[in-house]
Amino acid sequence: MNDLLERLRGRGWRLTSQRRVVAEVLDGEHVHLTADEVHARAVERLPEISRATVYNTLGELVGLGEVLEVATDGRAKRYDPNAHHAHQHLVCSGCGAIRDVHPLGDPLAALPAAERFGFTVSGAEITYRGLCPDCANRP
Amino acid sequence: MNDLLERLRGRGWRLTSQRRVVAEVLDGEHVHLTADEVHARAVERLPEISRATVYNTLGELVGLGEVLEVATDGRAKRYDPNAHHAHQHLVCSGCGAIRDVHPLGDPLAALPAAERFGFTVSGAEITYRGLCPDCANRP
DNA sequence: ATCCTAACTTGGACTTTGTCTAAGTCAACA
DNA sequence: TGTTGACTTAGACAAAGTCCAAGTTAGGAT
Repeated sequence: MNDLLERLRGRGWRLTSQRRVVAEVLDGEHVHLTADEVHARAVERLPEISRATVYNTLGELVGLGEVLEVATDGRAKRYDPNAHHAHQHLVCSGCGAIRDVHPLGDPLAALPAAERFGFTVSGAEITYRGLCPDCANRP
Repeated sequence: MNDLLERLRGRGWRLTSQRRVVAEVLDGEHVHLTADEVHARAVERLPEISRATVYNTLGELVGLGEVLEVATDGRAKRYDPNAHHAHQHLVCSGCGAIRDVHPLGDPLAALPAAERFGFTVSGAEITYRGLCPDCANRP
C-alpha cells in the first residue's frame, strides 16, 4: 500500500490524511466494499471525514486505474482494490457476496468480428451468478 | 407478444390495462429501456399509469423470467425483453449504447471447479466494453 | 348480468445512493 | 514560515427506487 501512496504522490496527488485513510481501508479489506462501507470504516480512524470526500477519493482512485468499480446489482457500486490483477467476479444470488475468480482463456476471443458491429472492443467483464455454500444449504 | 400475455394469464396474472401497456412497450422496443423510459412510453398510451405500477410490473416480469434486468453502469437498471434468447451485451463507453451480442462457446466452461469456491454456479453475464463507431470517430 | 373480493393501482412520502457548491482548511513548495 | 491553490466540509439537492394506505377493478361466483 505504501506503493500505492508513493505512486499517487508521483502523480501529483496531495497526500492528505483523508486520502491516506481511504487508501488504507481499501488495502486492509479484501472484500468489495460500497462507498458507504468505506466511509464507515474510514470514520473509525478519522471521525470527521465526510461522505463527499470518500466519494471524491474513490472516484479519483478509479480514474487513476488503482481501484475498480463493480456494479453487479442495481444497488450501490462496490470498489475493488485488486485493479492490477485481471479477474472476474462470482456473485451469490442469495446474500450478494462477491468473490474474485480467474476464468481460463481470453473472454474477448469468444466475440467474433461479425458480432462487434464496428465497435472497438477493449475489455470484458464477466459476472458469474450462483449460490454460495451457505445460501445453498438454507433455501 | 400475445404469447406473453397468454403465458402470464396462464400463471394467474390479472390482465389489467396497465400491465398490458407495459408489456406492449417492452415488446415494441428493441432497445434496452430504463424504468423511467418505459413509464414515459406507457404514459403515451395510458396517461394515468403511475410510476409505482411500472416498477411493480417490471419487477414481476423479471421474477417470472420474461424480462432481464441489466445493470451495466451504476445508473438506472435497464430492461431487456429478449430473455428467452441467450445473449450478452456490448456497451459503448462513450454514449452508453447497448447491443445484444452472441459470443461463441459456453462462458461457464471457462470457470474451473477450483475457481468456484463451493458455489453452485448457474449462469454468467458478460459485458463487453468498447467504443461504438460514432464515438470512436469523435474523441 | 350483477355482485364480491382479493388483487391491483395510485399518489405521495420516504429511502438510498450519489453529486454539487460555497466557504473554510491545509500540504507542499518557495 | 508564508502563500496559495488544491482539498475538505456540511448540507442542499437530485435520481432511482420502495413502501403504504386508500381507492379501483378483473374475473370468478351467483
